[in-house]
Amino acid sequence: MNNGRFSISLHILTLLEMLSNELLTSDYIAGSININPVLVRKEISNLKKHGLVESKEGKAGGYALAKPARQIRLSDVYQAVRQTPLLGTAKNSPNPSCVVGKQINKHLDALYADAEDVVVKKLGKTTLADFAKKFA
Amino acid sequence: MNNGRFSISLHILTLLEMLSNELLTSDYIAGSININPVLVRKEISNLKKHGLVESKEGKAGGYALAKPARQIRLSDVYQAVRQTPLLGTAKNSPNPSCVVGKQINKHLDALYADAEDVVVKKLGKTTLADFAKKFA
DNA sequence: CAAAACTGTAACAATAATTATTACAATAAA
DNA sequence: TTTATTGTAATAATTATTGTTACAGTTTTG
Repeated sequence: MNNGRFSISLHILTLLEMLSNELLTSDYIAGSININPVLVRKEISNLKKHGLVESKEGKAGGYALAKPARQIRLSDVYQAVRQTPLLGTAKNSPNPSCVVGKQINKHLDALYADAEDVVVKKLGKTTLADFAKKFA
Repeated sequence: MNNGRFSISLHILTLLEMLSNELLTSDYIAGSININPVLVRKEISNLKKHGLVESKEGKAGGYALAKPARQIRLSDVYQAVRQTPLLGTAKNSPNPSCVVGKQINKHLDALYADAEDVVVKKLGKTTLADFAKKFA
Protein backbone atom coordinates (compact mmCIF):
# COMPACT_ATOMS: atom_id res chain seq x y z
CA MET A 1 0.00 0.00 0.00
CA ASN A 2 1.08 3.48 0.71
CA ASN A 3 3.11 4.76 3.58
CA GLY A 4 2.55 6.93 6.60
CA ARG A 5 0.75 9.62 4.70
CA PHE A 6 -2.74 8.76 5.83
CA SER A 7 -1.69 8.94 9.47
CA ILE A 8 0.06 12.22 8.94
CA SER A 9 -2.77 13.81 7.02
CA LEU A 10 -5.29 12.73 9.60
CA HIS A 11 -3.09 14.06 12.38
CA ILE A 12 -2.89 17.41 10.63
CA LEU A 13 -6.61 17.58 10.04
CA THR A 14 -7.38 16.62 13.62
CA LEU A 15 -5.17 19.41 14.91
CA LEU A 16 -6.81 21.90 12.58
CA GLU A 17 -10.21 20.87 13.86
CA MET A 18 -9.28 20.91 17.54
CA LEU A 19 -7.74 24.36 17.26
CA SER A 20 -10.10 25.72 14.68
CA ASN A 21 -10.23 29.17 16.25
CA GLU A 22 -6.74 30.03 15.03
CA LEU A 23 -4.40 29.48 12.10
CA LEU A 24 -1.78 26.85 12.77
CA THR A 25 1.72 27.11 11.34
CA SER A 26 3.61 24.26 9.74
CA ASP A 27 6.12 24.54 12.57
CA TYR A 28 3.50 24.05 15.23
CA ILE A 29 1.94 21.12 13.43
CA ALA A 30 5.34 19.55 12.81
CA GLY A 31 6.02 19.81 16.54
CA SER A 32 2.96 17.76 17.39
CA ILE A 33 3.59 15.11 14.76
CA ASN A 34 7.31 15.21 15.31
CA ILE A 35 8.38 15.46 11.70
CA ASN A 36 9.98 18.08 9.50
CA PRO A 37 7.88 21.22 8.83
CA VAL A 38 8.58 20.97 5.12
CA LEU A 39 6.87 17.60 5.05
CA VAL A 40 3.87 19.15 6.73
CA ARG A 41 3.73 21.84 4.08
CA LYS A 42 4.03 19.26 1.31
CA GLU A 43 1.33 17.12 2.79
CA ILE A 44 -0.92 20.12 3.22
CA SER A 45 -0.24 21.13 -0.34
CA ASN A 46 -1.90 17.88 -1.30
CA LEU A 47 -4.78 18.37 1.12
CA LYS A 48 -5.36 21.81 -0.37
CA LYS A 49 -5.53 20.32 -3.84
CA HIS A 50 -8.31 18.12 -2.56
CA GLY A 51 -10.18 21.00 -1.02
CA LEU A 52 -9.74 19.96 2.59
CA VAL A 53 -7.42 22.67 3.86
CA GLU A 54 -6.84 26.32 3.11
CA SER A 55 -3.86 28.48 3.87
CA LYS A 56 -2.81 32.06 4.35
CA GLU A 57 0.66 33.17 3.34
CA GLY A 58 2.88 35.78 4.96
CA LYS A 59 3.42 36.81 8.54
CA ALA A 60 0.70 35.55 10.86
CA GLY A 61 -0.24 33.09 8.15
CA GLY A 62 -0.99 29.42 8.61
CA TYR A 63 -3.54 26.73 7.95
CA ALA A 64 -7.18 25.97 8.63
CA LEU A 65 -9.79 23.50 7.46
CA ALA A 66 -11.43 24.47 4.19
CA LYS A 67 -14.81 23.20 5.37
CA PRO A 68 -16.56 22.02 8.52
CA ALA A 69 -15.13 18.84 10.00
CA ARG A 70 -18.49 17.12 9.80
CA GLN A 71 -18.35 17.50 6.03
CA ILE A 72 -15.01 15.73 5.79
CA ARG A 73 -15.25 11.96 5.70
CA LEU A 74 -12.23 9.85 6.51
CA SER A 75 -12.65 8.29 3.08
CA ASP A 76 -12.00 11.73 1.61
CA VAL A 77 -8.72 11.77 3.47
CA TYR A 78 -7.89 8.30 2.26
CA GLN A 79 -8.61 9.20 -1.32
CA ALA A 80 -6.61 12.40 -1.09
CA VAL A 81 -3.60 10.43 0.01
CA ARG A 82 -4.07 7.26 -1.97
CA GLN A 83 -1.48 6.49 -4.62
CA THR A 84 -1.21 2.76 -5.08
CA PRO A 85 -3.70 -0.09 -4.69
CA LEU A 86 -4.44 -0.98 -1.12
CA LEU A 87 -3.16 -4.52 -1.42
CA GLY A 88 0.09 -3.60 -3.08
CA THR A 89 1.42 -3.91 -6.57
CA ALA A 90 4.04 -6.35 -7.67
CA LYS A 91 6.55 -4.84 -10.05
CA ASN A 92 6.97 -7.92 -12.18
CA SER A 93 5.29 -8.40 -15.55
CA PRO A 94 3.88 -11.90 -15.54
CA ASN A 95 4.73 -14.19 -18.41
CA PRO A 96 2.04 -13.74 -21.08
CA SER A 97 2.63 -17.19 -22.48
CA CYS A 98 1.36 -18.75 -19.24
CA VAL A 99 -2.40 -19.10 -18.73
CA VAL A 100 -2.13 -17.68 -15.26
CA GLY A 101 0.47 -15.05 -16.07
CA LYS A 102 -1.58 -13.78 -18.98
CA GLN A 103 -4.68 -13.01 -16.97
CA ILE A 104 -3.61 -12.57 -13.41
CA ASN A 105 -3.31 -8.81 -13.47
CA LYS A 106 -6.84 -8.38 -14.69
CA HIS A 107 -8.20 -10.57 -11.92
CA LEU A 108 -6.02 -9.00 -9.27
CA ASP A 109 -7.14 -5.55 -10.28
CA ALA A 110 -10.78 -6.55 -9.92
CA LEU A 111 -10.13 -8.10 -6.54
CA TYR A 112 -8.23 -5.06 -5.33
CA ALA A 113 -10.93 -2.72 -6.50
CA ASP A 114 -13.49 -4.70 -4.49
CA ALA A 115 -11.34 -4.70 -1.39
CA GLU A 116 -10.68 -1.04 -1.66
CA ASP A 117 -14.33 -0.40 -2.09
CA VAL A 118 -15.27 -1.86 1.26
CA VAL A 119 -12.56 0.14 2.99
CA VAL A 120 -13.74 3.36 1.40
CA LYS A 121 -17.31 2.59 2.41
CA LYS A 122 -16.18 1.89 5.96
CA LEU A 123 -14.11 5.05 6.21
CA GLY A 124 -16.97 6.99 4.72
CA LYS A 125 -19.03 6.31 7.83
CA THR A 126 -16.78 8.42 10.05
CA THR A 127 -16.27 12.14 9.68
CA LEU A 128 -13.34 14.18 10.88
CA ALA A 129 -15.69 15.64 13.48
CA ASP A 130 -16.44 12.14 14.82
CA PHE A 131 -12.77 11.32 14.92
CA ALA A 132 -11.72 14.54 16.61
CA LYS A 133 -14.40 14.08 19.25
CA LYS A 134 -12.40 11.18 20.66
CA PHE A 135 -9.70 13.56 21.82
CA ALA A 136 -11.12 14.70 25.11
CA MET B 1 0.85 -1.15 3.50
CA ASN B 2 2.93 -3.96 2.28
CA ASN B 3 4.32 -4.55 -1.14
CA GLY B 4 3.81 -6.98 -3.94
CA ARG B 5 3.75 -10.02 -1.76
CA PHE B 6 0.03 -10.61 -1.83
CA SER B 7 0.04 -10.62 -5.62
CA ILE B 8 2.97 -12.96 -5.75
CA SER B 9 1.58 -15.36 -3.20
CA LEU B 10 -1.75 -15.48 -4.92
CA HIS B 11 -0.07 -16.07 -8.25
CA ILE B 12 1.85 -18.97 -6.77
CA LEU B 13 -1.21 -20.50 -5.20
CA THR B 14 -3.23 -20.13 -8.37
CA LEU B 15 -0.59 -21.97 -10.35
CA LEU B 16 -0.45 -24.73 -7.78
CA GLU B 17 -4.18 -25.12 -8.02
CA MET B 18 -4.36 -25.06 -11.81
CA LEU B 19 -1.63 -27.67 -12.13
CA SER B 20 -2.49 -29.64 -9.07
CA ASN B 21 -1.73 -32.97 -10.69
CA GLU B 22 2.01 -32.39 -10.52
CA LEU B 23 4.66 -30.81 -8.32
CA LEU B 24 5.81 -27.42 -9.57
CA THR B 25 9.39 -26.27 -9.18
CA SER B 26 10.43 -22.82 -8.06
CA ASP B 27 11.99 -22.35 -11.47
CA TYR B 28 8.77 -23.05 -13.27
CA ILE B 29 6.78 -20.79 -10.98
CA ALA B 30 9.36 -18.04 -11.26
CA GLY B 31 9.05 -18.25 -15.03
CA SER B 32 5.32 -17.57 -14.91
CA ILE B 33 5.60 -14.72 -12.44
CA ASN B 34 8.78 -13.44 -14.00
CA ILE B 35 10.81 -13.05 -10.86
CA ASN B 36 13.81 -14.76 -9.31
CA PRO B 37 13.32 -18.39 -8.23
CA VAL B 38 14.85 -17.63 -4.84
CA LEU B 39 12.10 -15.14 -4.18
CA VAL B 40 9.57 -17.79 -5.01
CA ARG B 41 11.17 -20.17 -2.55
CA LYS B 42 11.24 -17.47 0.13
CA GLU B 43 7.63 -16.62 -0.42
CA ILE B 44 6.65 -20.26 -0.35
CA SER B 45 8.61 -20.71 2.83
CA ASN B 46 6.17 -18.27 4.36
CA LEU B 47 3.14 -19.96 2.82
CA LYS B 48 4.34 -23.26 4.25
CA LYS B 49 4.60 -21.72 7.68
CA HIS B 50 0.96 -20.81 7.34
CA GLY B 51 -0.03 -24.27 6.25
CA LEU B 52 -1.04 -23.38 2.71
CA VAL B 53 1.69 -25.09 0.73
CA GLU B 54 3.78 -28.20 1.12
CA SER B 55 7.02 -29.12 -0.53
CA LYS B 56 9.13 -32.06 -1.44
CA GLU B 57 12.89 -31.75 -1.49
CA GLY B 58 15.39 -33.41 -3.76
CA LYS B 59 15.28 -34.44 -7.36
CA ALA B 60 11.75 -34.43 -8.80
CA GLY B 61 10.77 -32.32 -5.83
CA GLY B 62 8.61 -29.21 -5.91
CA TYR B 63 5.52 -27.65 -4.45
CA ALA B 64 1.83 -28.35 -4.08
CA LEU B 65 -1.09 -26.98 -2.13
CA ALA B 66 -1.26 -28.29 1.42
CA LYS B 67 -5.06 -28.47 1.31
CA PRO B 68 -7.91 -28.23 -1.18
CA ALA B 69 -8.24 -24.85 -2.84
CA ARG B 70 -11.79 -24.50 -1.64
CA GLN B 71 -10.51 -24.56 1.91
CA ILE B 72 -8.16 -21.66 1.30
CA ARG B 73 -9.77 -18.26 1.62
CA LEU B 74 -8.13 -15.23 0.10
CA SER B 75 -8.16 -13.75 3.58
CA ASP B 76 -5.87 -16.58 4.65
CA VAL B 77 -3.48 -15.49 1.95
CA TYR B 78 -3.73 -11.90 3.05
CA GLN B 79 -3.04 -12.80 6.65
CA ALA B 80 -0.11 -14.98 5.71
CA VAL B 81 1.51 -12.11 3.91
CA ARG B 82 0.44 -9.25 6.10
CA GLN B 83 3.17 -7.41 7.95
CA THR B 84 2.11 -3.84 8.53
CA PRO B 85 -1.28 -2.21 9.01
CA LEU B 86 -3.27 -1.85 5.83
CA LEU B 87 -3.40 1.91 5.95
CA GLY B 88 0.30 2.38 6.59
CA THR B 89 2.31 3.33 9.59
CA ALA B 90 4.02 6.62 10.08
CA LYS B 91 7.47 6.29 11.56
CA ASN B 92 7.26 9.36 13.71
CA SER B 93 6.56 9.32 17.44
CA PRO B 94 4.00 12.01 18.03
CA ASN B 95 4.67 14.58 20.69
CA PRO B 96 3.19 13.28 23.95
CA SER B 97 2.80 16.76 25.38
CA CYS B 98 0.20 17.57 22.72
CA VAL B 99 -3.41 16.45 23.28
CA VAL B 100 -3.59 15.09 19.79
CA GLY B 101 -0.08 13.67 19.69
CA LYS B 102 -0.61 11.85 22.95
CA GLN B 103 -3.63 9.89 21.83
CA ILE B 104 -3.50 9.71 18.08
CA ASN B 105 -1.80 6.37 17.84
CA LYS B 106 -4.43 4.69 19.93
CA HIS B 107 -7.22 6.09 17.79
CA LEU B 108 -5.43 5.33 14.55
CA ASP B 109 -4.85 1.78 15.64
CA ALA B 110 -8.54 1.32 16.34
CA LEU B 111 -9.49 2.83 13.01
CA TYR B 112 -6.99 0.69 11.14
CA ALA B 113 -8.18 -2.43 12.86
CA ASP B 114 -11.74 -1.67 11.77
CA ALA B 115 -10.70 -1.00 8.20
CA GLU B 116 -8.66 -4.13 8.08
CA ASP B 117 -11.53 -6.08 9.45
CA VAL B 118 -13.83 -5.25 6.57
CA VAL B 119 -11.15 -6.18 4.07
CA VAL B 120 -10.54 -9.51 5.75
CA LYS B 121 -14.26 -10.19 5.79
CA LYS B 122 -14.50 -9.34 2.12
CA LEU B 123 -11.53 -11.49 1.13
CA GLY B 124 -12.92 -14.27 3.27
CA LYS B 125 -15.83 -14.61 0.89
CA THR B 126 -13.66 -15.84 -1.95
CA THR B 127 -11.70 -19.07 -1.93
CA LEU B 128 -8.67 -19.93 -3.97
CA ALA B 129 -10.92 -22.33 -5.88
CA ASP B 130 -13.25 -19.46 -6.80
CA PHE B 131 -10.35 -17.33 -7.87
CA ALA B 132 -8.67 -20.02 -9.94
CA LYS B 133 -11.94 -20.77 -11.70
CA LYS B 134 -11.66 -17.43 -13.47
CA PHE B 135 -8.69 -18.70 -15.45
CA ALA B 136 -10.40 -20.51 -18.26
C1' DC C 1 27.20 -45.06 -4.99
C1' DA C 2 27.56 -41.02 -7.82
C1' DA C 3 25.44 -37.68 -10.54
C1' DA C 4 21.62 -34.76 -11.26
C1' DA C 5 17.77 -31.95 -9.90
C1' DC C 6 15.75 -30.01 -6.44
C1' DT C 7 14.62 -27.24 -1.90
C1' DG C 8 16.22 -24.21 2.01
C1' DT C 9 18.50 -20.44 3.54
C1' DA C 10 22.16 -17.08 4.44
C1' DA C 11 24.67 -13.24 2.91
C1' DC C 12 24.92 -9.59 0.30
C1' DA C 13 24.06 -6.29 -3.73
C1' DA C 14 21.08 -3.34 -6.29
C1' DT C 15 17.19 -0.62 -6.75
C1' DA C 16 13.32 1.97 -5.43
C1' DA C 17 10.55 4.39 -2.17
C1' DT C 18 10.20 7.31 1.67
C1' DT C 19 11.51 10.80 4.66
C1' DA C 20 14.48 14.60 5.95
C1' DT C 21 17.08 18.77 5.09
C1' DT C 22 18.65 22.98 3.09
C1' DA C 23 17.78 26.90 0.63
C1' DC C 24 15.43 30.52 -0.97
C1' DA C 25 11.70 33.14 -3.49
C1' DA C 26 7.19 35.11 -2.62
C1' DT C 27 3.83 37.12 0.39
C1' DA C 28 1.76 39.69 4.07
C1' DA C 29 1.72 41.96 8.58
C1' DA C 30 3.61 45.10 11.80
C1' DT D 1 11.75 47.50 5.98
C1' DT D 2 11.97 43.89 9.00
C1' DT D 3 9.94 39.70 10.43
C1' DA D 4 7.21 35.57 10.11
C1' DT D 5 5.37 32.63 7.27
C1' DT D 6 3.95 29.70 3.06
C1' DG D 7 5.48 27.36 -1.37
C1' DT D 8 8.48 24.65 -3.70
C1' DA D 9 12.72 22.85 -5.75
C1' DA D 10 16.79 20.31 -5.17
C1' DT D 11 19.13 17.09 -2.99
C1' DA D 12 20.67 13.99 0.75
C1' DA D 13 19.85 10.27 3.94
C1' DT D 14 17.50 6.42 5.31
C1' DT D 15 14.77 2.46 4.94
C1' DA D 16 12.34 -1.05 2.41
C1' DT D 17 12.07 -4.08 -1.31
C1' DT D 18 13.71 -7.00 -4.72
C1' DG D 19 17.34 -9.53 -6.92
C1' DT D 20 21.56 -12.44 -6.95
C1' DT D 21 25.06 -15.62 -5.73
C1' DA D 22 26.45 -19.40 -3.30
C1' DC D 23 26.13 -23.49 -1.29
C1' DA D 24 24.56 -27.13 2.05
C1' DG D 25 21.12 -30.67 2.39
C1' DT D 26 17.79 -34.00 0.22
C1' DT D 27 15.97 -37.30 -2.92
C1' DT D 28 15.73 -39.77 -7.21
C1' DT D 29 17.70 -42.39 -10.69
C1' DG D 30 21.09 -44.54 -13.56
